[in-house]
Amino acid sequence: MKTFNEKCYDLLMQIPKGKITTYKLIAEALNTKAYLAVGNAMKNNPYVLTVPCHRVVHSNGNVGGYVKGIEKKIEILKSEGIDISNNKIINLKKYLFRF
DNA sequence: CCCTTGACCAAAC
DNA sequence: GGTTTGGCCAAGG
Repeated sequence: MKTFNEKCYDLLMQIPKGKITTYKLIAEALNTKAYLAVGNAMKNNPYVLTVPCHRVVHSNGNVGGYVKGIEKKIEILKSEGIDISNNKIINLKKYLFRF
């Protein structure tokens, strides 16, 4: 049995470039409501080079957080073709990735 | 083993 | 439509 974190990382790795997901969806994919735990796993993120944690945002479209700083995260997402305004994803639904 | 801490979420105000 | 409130689960001290 993998740890909760590893399962999160597995899912994140499946996200293609230009797509994003939410903490909620990850939790749902794991059959749990541990939204907070997912966030925790991200901040721990021991696989920062393997797991694209910058492609994960809040359900309401808010960008959330990032180890390198929220602004840096926005910069990365923008470079992948995602429109962001006032620290929030414009069309979250449009870029949302389904597992 | 108890308590605290989160990069959360949905509903209520 | 911004802000507060209560609930949610896993990991770490």
